[in-house]
Amino acid sequence: MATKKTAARATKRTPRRSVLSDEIYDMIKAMIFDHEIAPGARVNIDSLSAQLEVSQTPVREALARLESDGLIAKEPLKGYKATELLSIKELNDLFQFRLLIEPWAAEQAAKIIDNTGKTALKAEMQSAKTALKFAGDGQFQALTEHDSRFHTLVASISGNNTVAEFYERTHCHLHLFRLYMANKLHLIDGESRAEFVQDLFEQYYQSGSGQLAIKEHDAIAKAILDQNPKAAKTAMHAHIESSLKRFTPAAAARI
Amino acid sequence: MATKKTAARATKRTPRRSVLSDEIYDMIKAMIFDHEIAPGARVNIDSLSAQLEVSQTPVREALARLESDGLIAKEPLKGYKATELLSIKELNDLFQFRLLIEPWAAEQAAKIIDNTGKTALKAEMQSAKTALKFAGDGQFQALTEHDSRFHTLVASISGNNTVAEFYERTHCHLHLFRLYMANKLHLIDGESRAEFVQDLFEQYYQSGSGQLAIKEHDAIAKAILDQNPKAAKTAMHAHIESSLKRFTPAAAARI
DNA sequence: ATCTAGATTATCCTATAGGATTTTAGAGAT
DNA sequence: ATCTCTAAAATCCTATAGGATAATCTAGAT
Repeated sequence: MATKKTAARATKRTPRRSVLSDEIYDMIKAMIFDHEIAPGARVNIDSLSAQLEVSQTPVREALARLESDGLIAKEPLKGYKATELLSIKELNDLFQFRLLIEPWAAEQAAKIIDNTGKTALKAEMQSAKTALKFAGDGQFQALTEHDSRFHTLVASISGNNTVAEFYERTHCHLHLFRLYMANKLHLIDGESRAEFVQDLFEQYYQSGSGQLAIKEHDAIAKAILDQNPKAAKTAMHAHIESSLKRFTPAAAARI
Repeated sequence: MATKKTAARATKRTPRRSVLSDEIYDMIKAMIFDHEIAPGARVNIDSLSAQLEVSQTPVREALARLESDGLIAKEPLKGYKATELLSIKELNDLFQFRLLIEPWAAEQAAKIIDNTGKTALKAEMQSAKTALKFAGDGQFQALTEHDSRFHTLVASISGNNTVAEFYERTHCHLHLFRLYMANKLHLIDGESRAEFVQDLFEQYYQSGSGQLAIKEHDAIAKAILDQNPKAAKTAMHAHIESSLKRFTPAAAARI
């Protein structure tokens, strides 16, 4: 009897339900990610709480946190609204910031990586191959997620939690995805942009020359696994600069 | 009840300078800064809202934002609590992060500073002298505030808002002040630490060899005003490393 | 002494009312 | 027709009470 009870308690201890406001936070973030809440769109607390079928309190807390994250802007007595897409200057500033911390993180990771880290890094690179296949069918979200996880992983292997947390707070993959999607969505209205967007798409992720991003990741991962700090640093630097070049047209094309 | 809120808040004529939740955010942050909320202490929403004489709603929003800032930790279904003091590792990580971005910011500031920036920088350095006099009477908070403003100013002059914002989000001056205060407060209990803390105090701010921090600021400011990027970068680097050395004993002494 | 079961406490969430402010609509004057 | 001013509506913000659920404490049984 006693053993059964402890077992029951153990199963009960599993995270059956996290705090509601955290779930709402994730939901709203996902809505921004998916353009369900468009850039610059007003976010009404009442309708949002009705839509998510919760009261205002958790929505308010989530919005307060999203404001700290720079994903939602609050204008007192006027309401919340989703932040606009990144301007070219903001994109450059963001990537400059990444250039300051990520090459260092890659270098550091190469210096101190242990077996646990190596296993995790290998696994992540394996998942990239799967993601690439999905991208062939247009499901490039898996690739975005790999991209995000890869950079987060490198930052965490660096051993500096401050750096890792600040990298995550950039939400750079979210911003970049929004830029990409904003162009893609215009396919519906302006057919003339189709060609441009297709090029953009190819450039980012697709097979052919588009495997570039993954190849760059490979180079970084290899250098870290070889414990070659200098190579890791330069590879990361090159990757970020290359990525900036790929995304600049998307930011330039925004309306 | 010395800190009781003045009831002169919402007179009808004043155009309601800001939103209540923002005021509450600042108040709670100040309470953490002043050790009115001790490191690791639990923060009860009910009592806090009663103490500040507002409802729970603005307190909730403020706490959610403070959690994003890393000043308050939330344990689901257990409540909020102030974060602990920085450990030595956290201190090192934080300063490593600063080393990655601030020397770059100083270098950049020297490159692109204009007359507006020069005026602001000169004014800030002037205020440092005043602050130093107050420090002679033990009012070293003015110096901490100058320190914070100086670094924020350099970051903003760099022209990269992303870098500036992320620097501000470190809240490093707040963390450092808490470390310092934690040691100072132990004077009440352990008289044996008096000498140590006095040394610490001298080291940080006081006249004599303690003017070091301001002298270092002077060197940075001079290099930026002279538009000498390289000198600005190395001066900032040296200053941060020097600052880390000054604060390491405070982190090591924490209980 | 250890474990279980109930009682207490604390926290999270909901619900709702009302004041304050901005936005929108419309009437009248130039 | 355009502009200005007032009235109405929508929205945000605050305040407060109370229920649901989990954590914690206490007492009693083995």
